[in-house]
Amino acid sequence: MENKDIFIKKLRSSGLRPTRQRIEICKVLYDRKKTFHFTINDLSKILKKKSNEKISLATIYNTVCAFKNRNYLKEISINSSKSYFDTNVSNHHHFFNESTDELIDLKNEDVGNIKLKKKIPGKKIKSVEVLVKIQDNN
Amino acid sequence: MENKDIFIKKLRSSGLRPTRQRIEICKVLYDRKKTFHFTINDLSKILKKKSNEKISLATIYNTVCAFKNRNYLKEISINSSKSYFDTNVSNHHHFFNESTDELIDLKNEDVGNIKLKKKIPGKKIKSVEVLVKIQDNN
DNA sequence: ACACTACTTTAGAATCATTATAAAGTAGGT
DNA sequence: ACCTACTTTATAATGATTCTAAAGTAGTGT
Repeated sequence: MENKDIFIKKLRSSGLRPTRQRIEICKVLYDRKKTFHFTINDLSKILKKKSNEKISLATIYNTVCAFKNRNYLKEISINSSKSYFDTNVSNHHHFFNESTDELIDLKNEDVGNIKLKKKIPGKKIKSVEVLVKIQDNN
Repeated sequence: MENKDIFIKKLRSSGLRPTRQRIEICKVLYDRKKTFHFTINDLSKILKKKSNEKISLATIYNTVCAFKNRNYLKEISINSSKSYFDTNVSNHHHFFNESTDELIDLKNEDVGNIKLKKKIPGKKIKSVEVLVKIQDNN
């Protein structure tokens, strides 16, 4: 597991102690080729299956929140019932498939440049996000 | 109250019986010049103050949900903790002020046209929404 | 290796928004 | 006035998330 060392560095570099649990979570999140979109519930289920460690829900919440704060994860709010997270923290947009509750990345180029013509004095822009909701043609 | 008749028509035309409670809610939502952004909690507080009727939370949820389904209200999800609603149901976008948890309308012209270059076969687009998060310059 | 301290994990309780339930009330047609 | 279907309501239930306080662990200094 050479990735493990990468995870340890990643954690350490941002002031998080590399604990067993955090490394297990890193493996699930970052030991993959493609972007991963998930809810806390998804992540919890995967950890139960793939990891020998029992990791409590509280730890999963704490860690995901820490990762979000360190910009290792991007949070996306689609509806009020739950939050989605994205391992792709680059600037990008999303499709949300309402038929399957699935999130799909949209590259920045896919959306084109967004030129905001309105500014609000005394405020700075933190993010500009486009969410395209789609449904099955039935 | 001539507006009351308008509310009654509005309700009736969409299959909702004009009850005392729904009319009180209509008054708060639509008896105003400007667009109104609110959470269920906001609405509940205003109703407690402005209306003589006691309206239960359940009714507020039911009615707001009915209005949303009839396209009398637009729902906006900013974060997982609660839903925002907008009496402006036209196609438009939003600023969300993270310093004050306040929602501000962005006209379509303010954002410019969004040209989606990616399509997903077999899916139809339900909505395209831009959310611009802002914060106070501190 | 040992001890110390601050950071972590954990189970479980607490909280908050939202939804469901089932009984009592009401609108609109007859 | 009467009926029936739709509404409201208080309350309980649910589900996501956060809090708590005790037990465990990492990293530092010895």
